[in-house]
Amino acid sequence: MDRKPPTQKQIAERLGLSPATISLALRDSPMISSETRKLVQTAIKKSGYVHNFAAASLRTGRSRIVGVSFHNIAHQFFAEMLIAIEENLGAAGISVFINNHGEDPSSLARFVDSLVSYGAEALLVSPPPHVTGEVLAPLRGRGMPVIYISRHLRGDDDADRVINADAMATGRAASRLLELGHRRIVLVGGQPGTTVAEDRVTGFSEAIEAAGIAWSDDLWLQCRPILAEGAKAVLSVLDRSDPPTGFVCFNDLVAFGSMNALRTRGLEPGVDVGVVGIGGTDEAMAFHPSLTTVLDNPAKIGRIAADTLLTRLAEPETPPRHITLAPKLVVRESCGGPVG
Amino acid sequence: MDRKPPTQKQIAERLGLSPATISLALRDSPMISSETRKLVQTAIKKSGYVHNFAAASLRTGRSRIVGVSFHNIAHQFFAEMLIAIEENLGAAGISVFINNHGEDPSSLARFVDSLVSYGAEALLVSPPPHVTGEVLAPLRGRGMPVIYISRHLRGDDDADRVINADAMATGRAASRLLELGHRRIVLVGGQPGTTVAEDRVTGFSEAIEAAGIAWSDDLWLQCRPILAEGAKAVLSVLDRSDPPTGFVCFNDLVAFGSMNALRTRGLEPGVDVGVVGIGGTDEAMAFHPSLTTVLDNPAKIGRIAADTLLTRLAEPETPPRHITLAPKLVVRESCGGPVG
DNA sequence: TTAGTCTACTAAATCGATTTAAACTCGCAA
DNA sequence: TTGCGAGTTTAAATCGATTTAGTAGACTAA
Repeated sequence: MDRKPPTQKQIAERLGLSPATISLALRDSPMISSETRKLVQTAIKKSGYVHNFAAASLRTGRSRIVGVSFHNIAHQFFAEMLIAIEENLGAAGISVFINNHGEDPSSLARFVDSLVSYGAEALLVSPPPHVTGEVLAPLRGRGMPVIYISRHLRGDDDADRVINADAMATGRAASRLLELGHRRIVLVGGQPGTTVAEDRVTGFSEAIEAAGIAWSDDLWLQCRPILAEGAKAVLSVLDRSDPPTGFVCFNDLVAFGSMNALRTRGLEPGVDVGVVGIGGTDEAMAFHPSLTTVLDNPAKIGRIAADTLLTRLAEPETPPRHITLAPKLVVRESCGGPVG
Repeated sequence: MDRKPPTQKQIAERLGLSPATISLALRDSPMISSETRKLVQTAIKKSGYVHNFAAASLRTGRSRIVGVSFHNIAHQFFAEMLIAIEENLGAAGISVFINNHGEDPSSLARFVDSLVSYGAEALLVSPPPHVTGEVLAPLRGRGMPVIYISRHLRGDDDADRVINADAMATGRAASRLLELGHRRIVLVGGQPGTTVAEDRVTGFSEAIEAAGIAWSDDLWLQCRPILAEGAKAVLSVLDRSDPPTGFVCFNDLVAFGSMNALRTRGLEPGVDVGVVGIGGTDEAMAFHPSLTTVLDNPAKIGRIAADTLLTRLAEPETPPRHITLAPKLVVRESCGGPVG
């Protein structure tokens, strides 16, 4: 239990300088001669001094804190984005407050309040379904940049945005199944209210319509994107008179659940039916049959988002960046047809 | 882009009171009459006031910030702990800085420095392998509590600790395989340097010795606990003259990899060989064969750790809590024998 | 009437770093 | 000798909330 660390003022006394000099020297001000700068910096090092962010932030209004809010960091996609974000921002000396809103707007609202209280400098967010700009107003009001990641708010084009081309993801998956001869295909999983789900439905429906198949709402089996729900949704649709043979799944977990459900009805994925996931987790490769899936680039999105954030902080007046990453289909066994 | 929020001083002027009164009223001091308290609180609400944590923290030395550092939040186990932690601490008005150290002590060290700079109040950590108390010294020196979660530092018994009974986990898994008649069993995955790995080796070796089998180092197939490495490790051991028939895996991912590897050699898990994982992810249930696994309670550990942290902050002098959760074996198909 | 006791409130110092305007020190030119 | 300007350093104000010692006023007790 040692003593409290010295303050700049105490360092100043030891060195016979003024506190102002210490502060300026520490931040490499050209006002200070290089001699005293060095003197100060070596004295600082051996003193055990630690910079007090509360004090600095009070004075300057800059906190070097940003917030990150996702609905579920236990989804590998979000976890890997978060890792990339933390790594890149940490290297730039920025600390990350985390919030797992679980699709609950009030959790995000509480987080936003705390960000304001701490004078955070920005927010990276995948907003919950049906949220409006209202929730983010306290940030906007103070000029704190908001950067959408993965999901965004339709119409809010003034904010930066780093997302996947979600329509393209389901479009490619659907097209693959159509090429393999499937005519009755469904989209499994997801719920309305997020741009991700909406775009995926759009991409899916456009793909089947391009193949001359009529879109109808019951081709989207809405459910939470988890394994058990995917299985349940697929089971329910197998009772239809003319059940589908192709399944585009909202993520890999839903695909695993779907494949299991199909098998309980004696339908073998890759043989009797085709299944495609979105994700690209390690398990997708290991499952039997291995899962055809659309890669969703979490680490890349995270890195670009962190970079966008740093740019925004450095140059607040830059026009908003809207970055959309094209997803890539990885063909394995679960969809049937040639692999690779 | 509205104005900056009002300060307590400004509220005070509007109400014809002193700033001191505002501050005291906001924090329900008994010094203030309930009339003025109410007056202040309603005025605050409609004013758009936001509490400035930098200022408060500068004065009081309390920041309402804690740090959480794990090696890999993309592991479901850690992600779910983190969710539980954030939820419970958030509800108590505490904000969470996150760090993903990736087993790199210098990443943790940098994080520790930033915690000190922000005057964080505690750290929840799973330390990287081979780390000593040295890295945490800057916190200790300032009396900031450290709470170990999942992993801990051997010998540091003054700190709180919330962990799984790791020896028991591998012990139970091994015992199951032994009961089913396997005599040549191995532990797949994990690397020396963490208490988790060491305890798991201990539990495993004690279990097989109790069954009259001699322990030797080559019964532990060290590797990073990911799917591909598990597969590789298992493949390599299958070339031994008298290959094992039982596999206790460091986590579910390693088990998936192991099962796939075994199958490439024509060995069917649950029939020819027995495989047990540790985790209890959704995928474990969905895999074929379904995975026998030891549940590792991430949400529970997270909740208890958050609770321990709050207690520690409220009563710094409480004797350290050392909480160990007993894991539970869930028997499914992959180990062979009766299920359930 | 005076002293004593509460209750409710306030003045002013404080936390530590940053910033601005002012001051000081040179050397050099007029 | 005086003045000027460039180069360094500093005094003092500032950010906003908290806290302590203390004041003012109302009331009771003697």
